Amino acid sequence: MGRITQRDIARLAGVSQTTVSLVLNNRPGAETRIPAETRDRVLRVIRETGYVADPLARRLAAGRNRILGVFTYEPVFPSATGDFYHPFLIGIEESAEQVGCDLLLLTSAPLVDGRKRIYHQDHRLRLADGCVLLGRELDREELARLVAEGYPFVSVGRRDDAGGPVSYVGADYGSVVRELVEGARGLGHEKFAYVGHGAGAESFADRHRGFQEGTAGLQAVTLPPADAEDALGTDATAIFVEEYADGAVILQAARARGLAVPGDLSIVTLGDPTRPAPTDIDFTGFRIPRAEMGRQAVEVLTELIEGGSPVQRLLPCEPVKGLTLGRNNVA
Amino acid sequence: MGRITQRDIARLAGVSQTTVSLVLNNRPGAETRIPAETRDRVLRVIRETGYVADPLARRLAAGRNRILGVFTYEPVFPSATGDFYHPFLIGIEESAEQVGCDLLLLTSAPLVDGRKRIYHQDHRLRLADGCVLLGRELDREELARLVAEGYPFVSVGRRDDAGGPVSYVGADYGSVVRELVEGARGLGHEKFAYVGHGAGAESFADRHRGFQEGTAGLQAVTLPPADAEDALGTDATAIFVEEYADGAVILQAARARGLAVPGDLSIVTLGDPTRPAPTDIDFTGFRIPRAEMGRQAVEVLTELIEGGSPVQRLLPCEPVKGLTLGRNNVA
DNA sequence: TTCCACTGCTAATGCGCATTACCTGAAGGA
DNA sequence: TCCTTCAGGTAATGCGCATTAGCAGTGGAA
Repeated sequence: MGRITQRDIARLAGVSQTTVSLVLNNRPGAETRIPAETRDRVLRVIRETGYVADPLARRLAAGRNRILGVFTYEPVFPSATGDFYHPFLIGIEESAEQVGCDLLLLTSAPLVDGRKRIYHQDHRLRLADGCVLLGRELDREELARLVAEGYPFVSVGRRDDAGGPVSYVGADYGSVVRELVEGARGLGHEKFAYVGHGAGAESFADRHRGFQEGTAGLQAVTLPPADAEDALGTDATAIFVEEYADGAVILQAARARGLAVPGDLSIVTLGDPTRPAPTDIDFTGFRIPRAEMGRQAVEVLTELIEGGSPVQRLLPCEPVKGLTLGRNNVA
Repeated sequence: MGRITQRDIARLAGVSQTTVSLVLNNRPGAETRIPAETRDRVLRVIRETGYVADPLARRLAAGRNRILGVFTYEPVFPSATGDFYHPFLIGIEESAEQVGCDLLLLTSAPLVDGRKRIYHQDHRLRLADGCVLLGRELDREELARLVAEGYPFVSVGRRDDAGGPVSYVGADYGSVVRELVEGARGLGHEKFAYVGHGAGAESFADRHRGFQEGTAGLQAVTLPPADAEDALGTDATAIFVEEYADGAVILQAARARGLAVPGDLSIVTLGDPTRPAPTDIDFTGFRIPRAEMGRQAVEVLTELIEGGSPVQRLLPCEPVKGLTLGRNNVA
């Protein structure tokens, strides 16, 4: 039941293994060196036997794989955050198919202190030619090590440098948040609140920076997510919420206090739901171009593997009009 | 920036490549042959350099990989059917994580005549130790070839033999459909219609067989999906619909004709939606244990890889009470 | 005739690892 | 003293392929 090898083909066709390899790879320069007759003979045997080269041996000899790794710091399929990551994977799969690569989901990474780690005893990253990294927070040390080792990888989402430039395809949260703030100012709002971390992960920091730029010179407080409802205690007329789910919480609380949204209070959510949340609320906010980020990440990765230099891209987010931002009616 | 190899480790530790390999693999019998001192020296160098063995070379030499392939005949992520396949993947990922394997999504398979094919010029199946096959219809010839080559694979969904037994983890459609029919008979129904292919893919054939067994001796017509609405033209009082989406179509048409469901007509759907369809309708039918099928498929696959014999499992489907099956009120 | 170029191939090598066969030195036994 | 045994290693080999170097034969130019 042993597999068919090039040697078998060679024997059957009455040529050497080298010739079979040459015919298979059809190298320029070699094509003239093998007469049609020999080539046909070899090809016929290959067809008859149904031979296909072992991709493993191939890569071992040639150094490439056409396998792209996908590492996720948070679980992708199961779990609540699954729906959030799914669109990224759609884009990644689509793009991988186009460039003719297979995708290796690095699912075997064990949890260490509740988080997945790339580098662990017997890590498998090197199976792939390069890797797409997914997750809100990437481990800074691991990134630095990847950079230092010169392993080709692309982060989905902007990343700060880690001992060197990190390739990424991110979403331009800063711009869209600033635009949303400016839109609110245009509607007469002057007192703002930001609910969220505003720091830590780059994506949070970027949003917050956009918020601060937009509210420069105006009243603008920042509250941690845990204190979401306290935002109602401030005199802010427009609340910007990092997490969609927290937006729902605040909306609920506002209504419970008899506040009309957006009549008395405006609420803007900054991105798609990452936690299960009622999605029937038509929040003003924006959409993260998740599938497109996935697609481009794979593009960038393949260029990187071909020897390209680090690439950093920010994709625009599409604003969502929604129904929760209105004119400021407060005196 | 060349990768670190065992030879590098060997040089740094002042031993031979063989020794490094022995230390790494920690073979029984060899453990006594290498004194703790040497072993520690090697391990220290490994730790310092962050060396990890190239899994490809490893597999080439030893024959194992801890990579499980996932081949899908229909696109998994994008597209309409995406939601249908997702639960399978959840199970597969979960199980793969438990057994410490990575998943290789064979996305690079090109379309040939509108379908993906496993075997094509330069196929990648052999990258993985074994493979999970997903899709409603698997190509019989390809299956036969897989069987003939002795490649370990497991189909998600029952499959007929293909020149030999095919390992699968399927859903027991036959039983649950027959039970549903019997339930309908208990409610006084005597004239039945089946809307669907009823043949071709095993899953269709199994449902139809269950239907026929259940309706033995009674009036029971079968209509192709294209003629779904014609089912209303028959005098059937209970319509069994292969595809959830077609059930929605029939329900719509029935209501348009002034028929009450389930007052005048009962409709039973045979499984979860595989096409986009309004899912707010509470159809009577059953649930396919998709995640569990995925999980068990990986279990079976790993056993197969370890040298086990073909395994065939049918998992029970959970009946869904629903609101579209009622007592037969027709004279 | 000698040299060269060109055709049509093949032998040899190495990718990084696992494995097998062997080698060396020292201790123990007869 | 000679023979074994065993500990502690190493050299050699092969997995299936791509690639490089090279070889035999022929035809033409000098």
